[in-house]
Amino acid sequence: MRPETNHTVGIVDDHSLFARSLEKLINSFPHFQVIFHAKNGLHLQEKIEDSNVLPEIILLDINMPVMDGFETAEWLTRHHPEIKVLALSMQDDEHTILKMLRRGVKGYLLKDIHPEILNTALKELSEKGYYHSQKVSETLLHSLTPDEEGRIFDFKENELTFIKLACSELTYKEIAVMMDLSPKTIDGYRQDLFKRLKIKNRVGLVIFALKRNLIQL
Amino acid sequence: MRPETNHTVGIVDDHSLFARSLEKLINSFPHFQVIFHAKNGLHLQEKIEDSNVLPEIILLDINMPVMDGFETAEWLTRHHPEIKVLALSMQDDEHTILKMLRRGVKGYLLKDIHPEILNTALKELSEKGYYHSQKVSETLLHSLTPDEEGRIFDFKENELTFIKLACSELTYKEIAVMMDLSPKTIDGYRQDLFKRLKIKNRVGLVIFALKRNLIQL
DNA sequence: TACGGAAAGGGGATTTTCCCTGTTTATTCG
DNA sequence: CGAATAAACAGGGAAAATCCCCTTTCCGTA
Repeated sequence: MRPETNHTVGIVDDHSLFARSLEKLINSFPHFQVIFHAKNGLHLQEKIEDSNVLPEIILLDINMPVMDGFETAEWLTRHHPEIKVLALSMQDDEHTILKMLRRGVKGYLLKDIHPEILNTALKELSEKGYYHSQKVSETLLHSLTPDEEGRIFDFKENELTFIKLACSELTYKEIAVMMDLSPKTIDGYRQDLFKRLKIKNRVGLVIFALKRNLIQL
Repeated sequence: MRPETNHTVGIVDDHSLFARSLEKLINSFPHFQVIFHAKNGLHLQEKIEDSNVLPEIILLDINMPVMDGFETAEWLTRHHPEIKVLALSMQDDEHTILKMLRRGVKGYLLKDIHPEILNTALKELSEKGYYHSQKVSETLLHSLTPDEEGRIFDFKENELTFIKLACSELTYKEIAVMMDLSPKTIDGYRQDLFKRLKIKNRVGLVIFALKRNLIQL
């Protein structure tokens, strides 16, 4: 990172007062410079599509009218994946964080953090490509090991095997052959599981297995 | 964290020379003390099940005969989820890391790291509950936003809606009603998608959608 | 011996899957 | 402009798979 080079930053936030002060703050950091604002996702698209300048980093508010942070993040990673997006939000619930991370966001900050943290985040973002606050790290970890609220169900070996095989394009008949059992026995497993798990069909079983981490893609 | 309290550590590694030196190293850190070794997962189970002492932290090697790190991690999170497991390994490929993290491991270190990093990791582990090296953070982030190698497929609005609805327990007839289309049209979508995506049945479609992040659970 | 479970079968309704045809609506091109 | 072409939408018909309920057999064990 050459010290004389400034990293360019774009801000997307409908709250112009906040955006202005954010710009001042960022310009006061060494090596970072705000090059534009946008009021929302649509506005951002226009800005990007006629002026050909792309910022390296975009600070993206989530709550916006017209085209919110989720849609905007999706569009950005689809059309300009090289831009590092840092989400800014008031909410810090895991679900929102994950939703943004899944859309390719490289970091997630609460709006009321200390300026110094924003500086750190920007620096890490341009050096390492991402910034993970403690909350984000925990959320990420958590997303892999869901709470398994219902460890109520414990499956027997055969049931587990069946479930795993059912989460594929195999036919029940084929599964029966693989498990060396009669198709009727397999049908028995199926029926029993459907009842216990209160599901209606095989797709329901797949969804269940995925939610409980019984299988992984 | 009371300074007079030592954090207890267990080591699971079949390589006794390495385990010994690791123990010495850890005992030299302030506030950490190794209370036992195990040669592999089975050995660990025995140790835990008759002696009633549980360590706060377990350093777990992955490559072991008899019962390897994966199985052991699975067993530990299932039976003693309060123990913080730190995986130790020679490999640093994303797949292995994810496999361990999915099994509830709280950190992942390469065996050839600097002792000071191990100290940091242990401290973070007992304070925050996890330790994420840069590699682990990147892997976690990566796991949410897969490469989408096949952005080849671009789906029309209706197809996408159909896919999403097909990843549920709805029947095609019900989906038709919801999309305000004839069941036959829905069947057309289905058939077309099966051909394009080279899948055999609805489960295949669900798997596809999940792999490409078209839906989220 | 009685009981409970796991495995297996019979039979039938529903859904899924597949192939072909036709109709309407845009879109492109001569 | 008008004809050709592509596409989205819709239907018929049939085989295969899924889903559901009920019964039987076998085996281990309380």
